Amino acid sequence: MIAERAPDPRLLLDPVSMRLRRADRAFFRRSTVTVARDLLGAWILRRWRGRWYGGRIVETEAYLGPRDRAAHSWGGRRTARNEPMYAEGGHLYVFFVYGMHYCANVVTRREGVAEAVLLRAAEAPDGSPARLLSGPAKLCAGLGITTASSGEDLLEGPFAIFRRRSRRPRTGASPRVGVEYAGEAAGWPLRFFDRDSRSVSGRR
DNA sequence: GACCAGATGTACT
DNA sequence: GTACATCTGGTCT
Repeated sequence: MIAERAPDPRLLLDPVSMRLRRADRAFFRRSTVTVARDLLGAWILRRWRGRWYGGRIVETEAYLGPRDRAAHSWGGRRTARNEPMYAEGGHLYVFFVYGMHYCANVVTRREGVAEAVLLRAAEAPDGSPARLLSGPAKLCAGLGITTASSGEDLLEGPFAIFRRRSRRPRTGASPRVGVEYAGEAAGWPLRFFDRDSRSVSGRR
């Protein structure tokens, strides 16, 4: 059993004064590529002991289900680990990798369709180091996300996506990171990032 | 930029 | 039982 972990106190913020609104179900039920692009500029937040912690998302990757060899649901794979991918859009899917890291995904589309968006990087609130959340495992470490939270509903639980009315950031796209084994799918341009952020991981 | 150790859950034989 | 993974930080060139 994996224990809960506290978020980094430097990520404390106030979504009310920032005029952030929690994303609704319809936001997550759209196409996975659309959700992946629209998550740029949105906020991944966690409520912990009555306060909110989080960062502004600046890098994502889309994973397109059974037809996508890089996806955990490739070929219709369905196991205890990836079961949350089959939930309705708006749930959290967290997995453990390389013996020491966690990665968080936002599930998209409708129940039974196993597609998701990997949260690769976020910008911490003003005053925090630019690279505090600049990678999928660092984002999870900063927010205290572990597999204990896999399957949480982002509309009701302690984790949430918040948005602000603002124009979408200047967006770049590239092949996904770390999926060289995925054949043709390895070259698909499904990684999206905010071109003006210093918190994006790796190359542009 | 290239290479690599680290540490263990998970999928599959 | 075995192979490998949606990664990170450090070293060396």
